[in-house]
Amino acid sequence: MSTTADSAKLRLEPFKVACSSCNLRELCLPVGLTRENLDRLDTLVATRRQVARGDTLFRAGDEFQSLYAVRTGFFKTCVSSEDGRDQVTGFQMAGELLGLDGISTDNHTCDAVALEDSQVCVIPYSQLEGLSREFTELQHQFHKIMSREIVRDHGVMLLLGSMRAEERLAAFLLNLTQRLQARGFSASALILRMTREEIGSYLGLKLETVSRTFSKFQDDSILEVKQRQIRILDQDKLQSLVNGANC
Amino acid sequence: MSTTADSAKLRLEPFKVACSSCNLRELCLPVGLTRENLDRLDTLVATRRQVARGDTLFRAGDEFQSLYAVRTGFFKTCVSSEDGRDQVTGFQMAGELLGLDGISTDNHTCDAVALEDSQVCVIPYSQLEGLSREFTELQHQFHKIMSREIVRDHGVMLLLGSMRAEERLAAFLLNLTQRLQARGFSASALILRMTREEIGSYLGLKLETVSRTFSKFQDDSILEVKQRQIRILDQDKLQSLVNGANC
DNA sequence: CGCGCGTCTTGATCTGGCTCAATCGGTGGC
DNA sequence: GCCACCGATTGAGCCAGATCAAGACGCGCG
Repeated sequence: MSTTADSAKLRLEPFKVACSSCNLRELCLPVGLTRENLDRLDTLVATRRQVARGDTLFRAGDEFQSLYAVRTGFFKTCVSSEDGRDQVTGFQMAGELLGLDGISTDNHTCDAVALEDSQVCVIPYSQLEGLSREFTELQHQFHKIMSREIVRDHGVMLLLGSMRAEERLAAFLLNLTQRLQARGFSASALILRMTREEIGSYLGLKLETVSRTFSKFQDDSILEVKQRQIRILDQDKLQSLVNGANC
Repeated sequence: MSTTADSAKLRLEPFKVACSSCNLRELCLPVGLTRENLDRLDTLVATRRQVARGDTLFRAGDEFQSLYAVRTGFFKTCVSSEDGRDQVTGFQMAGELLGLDGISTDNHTCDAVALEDSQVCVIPYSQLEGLSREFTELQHQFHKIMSREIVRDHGVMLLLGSMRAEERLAAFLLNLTQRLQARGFSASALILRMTREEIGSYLGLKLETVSRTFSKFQDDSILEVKQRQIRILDQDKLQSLVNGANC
């Protein structure tokens, strides 16, 4: 069995990538768990799934069964209304959870699309509920993650409801670099995994406006922009843009 | 003890307003609970709190200890950035939960303000965690409520990111009337509890734009607007506005 | 290596919603 | 009953960002 083509393709690797030995455990669901409880979590998070760039992890309408923790790669989530309009609601990187929207109605309400070749850990939701009834820390951490998503969404509403284009892009870049930094990457250099149009959708702007704003930041020596490679030259100025300076 | 001025003023009334006899139990936290478990929930939700119009239930920064279920009245929640900008993130009516944002950091991240004299049930969070470890239905319902809030927020992002002023106001009115209808009120007549400015903040518009859009809807015979009294004359047209018609 | 396509940039023009400003109207206090 | 004040309405002009359009760049593929 263990030598079939199937199991090789799925890369189950249950030992190598257990939560207890995952380098993301300080960012992901296992935060705050004791060694012993970590081992129990390992029994729950048994399978991984590869998602190629451009493929969807789940779609709006799909039956909800599992949450997904990003192990490697990068995702976007987007909702769309009956008419074609759609809105990117977030970008997810390693250690972040996907699928929380599905709990409310037992169906997913948004699409999750990989923006680069990615791997996710599959967390069967009913088992997570069961386990979180058994130990408080897991329950509490899970609640915190859901609450954090609500708080994040409120921040996006503030951005969409009251900021100008430059402020929005500045806030977006600072948020990205903070999250990348927490994962051990540089705070000043990053490679965007999404198009200008996807950034625009997330920020409530058109792609031309995103592009123009990047160019303006470059003219103002705030950024160095080479297509999707971004270098932040003046972090303070970005920060002061977010706090309504220079209006 | 039971005859002191204090206890009278606080209106604890533990028997009269228990979850098990509350007419909101089909909308609120107790959804799906058995009779027996309802009784256990009653022991948890022991106190109520009056909040006068204009007063805050909690403020950003306040220590988080409890969730609140609106029993009667109407609230708004708003976040604000370091610079004065602020954003209304939601309006809450009977049966809806306030305070979920506080779980993430053990401090509230938004203000909750009563828009009319209101009464809330206090739900001590640590006790709720404890009880939801004991019975699945409560745990599941609580998770659903958090997830529903995330889904709602995504809808607001879609609205803020891609709709025009008329579409935003139409979506807002339809959402309000749907929720009022679920509570037994008319689907076509409502009294707004919030100012034009608060509506504008929620919808990412200025109060003048909100006012003009109300006037336009009245000219188009979609609404009858008398200050805060609204009568919906053409629900279909409102709905078709939300689905990008007439563009 | 050259071609084609998807993505990004930049320019010119237009416009929906913002800003500033005046007035109206309802409500609560005296 | 009158006045003061807060909220709502309406008008005029303006501007940030959208729209429309033309190229430029870079990458994968034959």
